[in-house]
Amino acid sequence: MSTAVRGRPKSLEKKKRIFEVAIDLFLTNGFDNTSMDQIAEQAGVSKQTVYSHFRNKEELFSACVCEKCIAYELTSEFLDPDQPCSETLHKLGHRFNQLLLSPEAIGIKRALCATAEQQPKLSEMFFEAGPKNMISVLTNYLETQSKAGKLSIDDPWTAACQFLYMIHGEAQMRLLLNVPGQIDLKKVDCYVDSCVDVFLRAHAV
Amino acid sequence: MSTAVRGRPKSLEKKKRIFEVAIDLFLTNGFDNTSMDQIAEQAGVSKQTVYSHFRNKEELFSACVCEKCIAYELTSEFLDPDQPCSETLHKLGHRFNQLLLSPEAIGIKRALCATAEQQPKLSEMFFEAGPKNMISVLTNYLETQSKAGKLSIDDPWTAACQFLYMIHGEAQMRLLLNVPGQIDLKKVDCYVDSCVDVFLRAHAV
DNA sequence: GTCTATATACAGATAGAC
DNA sequence: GTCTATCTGTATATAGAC
Repeated sequence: MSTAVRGRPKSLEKKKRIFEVAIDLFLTNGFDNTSMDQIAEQAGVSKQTVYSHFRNKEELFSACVCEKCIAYELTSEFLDPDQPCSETLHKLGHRFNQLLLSPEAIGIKRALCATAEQQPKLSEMFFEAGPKNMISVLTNYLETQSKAGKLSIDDPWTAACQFLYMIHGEAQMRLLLNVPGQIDLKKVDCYVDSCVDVFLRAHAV
Repeated sequence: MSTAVRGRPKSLEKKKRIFEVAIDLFLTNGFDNTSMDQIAEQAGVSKQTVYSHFRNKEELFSACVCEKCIAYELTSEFLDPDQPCSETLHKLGHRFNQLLLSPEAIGIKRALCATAEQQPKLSEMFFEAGPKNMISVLTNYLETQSKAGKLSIDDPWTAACQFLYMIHGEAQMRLLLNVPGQIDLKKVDCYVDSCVDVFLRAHAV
């Protein structure tokens, strides 16, 4: 069976442009407030070209969410078991907070909240790749540290959740809801520092 | 100036029915996935009757959000400064958690995330009445307890945020995103208990 | 005031020319 | 493969009969 394709090959460059524009629009305005016309126009192609690359709107949206799920993942490079806990948790906390407040993360959460009832599969995909994975990685780390006697933790999964959700804080909620008013980044950093302190005080050996 | 109204008075009973149906549909399916036709049909009135009571879709949605903001408020009856902190925080934590996981709270958050870019005023209204108010009330309580020497807290506002956002946990995120799978309520209750413990250990005098 | 019927706009998706 | 033009459905909102 030949995998060769008849006729003029599709322009990968155009597909990429469509994809990037779609991600931008979907994450900014959500699924319903983004039209295929709009995507085609901003990508500088016709609507039919969009449909030649993606079967329909759902599939295009799904591809965008997939793409951003990957970007949402946090490397576990921070979790060096030989470093002091406090240092590690500080680094992780700030990096995680940065991720949470990023326009991409806010956009994808908003979009998935809006399509939650209609397309739970997408939510699941994001949840597994993002939050669930993050919790899992941190749980393992905390378990190791606890067994090494560096932290006092009964239930590592619970502790991991507490640490990560505490960091969410009100800054992320303001951004999610788009509540008017500037976010003071210095204040947010202090908040994260304080979260790490609380966590360490609660689980000191 | 007479306030009398010419002709047949509008049916308040119908208005109420429209309102209730609208709240239900908006909170379940969001703004975009709810049509005025649908609302009229389920309320058992014609579309024109809906428009005679509410100028347009935005106004109806806005009225629904207002209504639910009031319902979202948490009474501060729990925060008795003379009770032991641990007991008070346990009660508050569980009550707050219950509120967070309620279909109404999930629905309103989803809806507001989806309309965040288009209607930030609504988000602000909700944020002030809900999260901000809640944080404020708890901040005052913690300040009082700290001054009374019952807790060791540097920054009551930060501590209040940490307590409340820690409770959000993964159960609320699963519900928000509609990730498939049952929520184990017993496990969630244990999680909340643990949050209170962590908070108390971190701020013990 | 409330209904049925309709004006108007725009969405997603497709047909056919090049 | 890509474009322009169009089909089809459905949304918000309104006009006019009763």
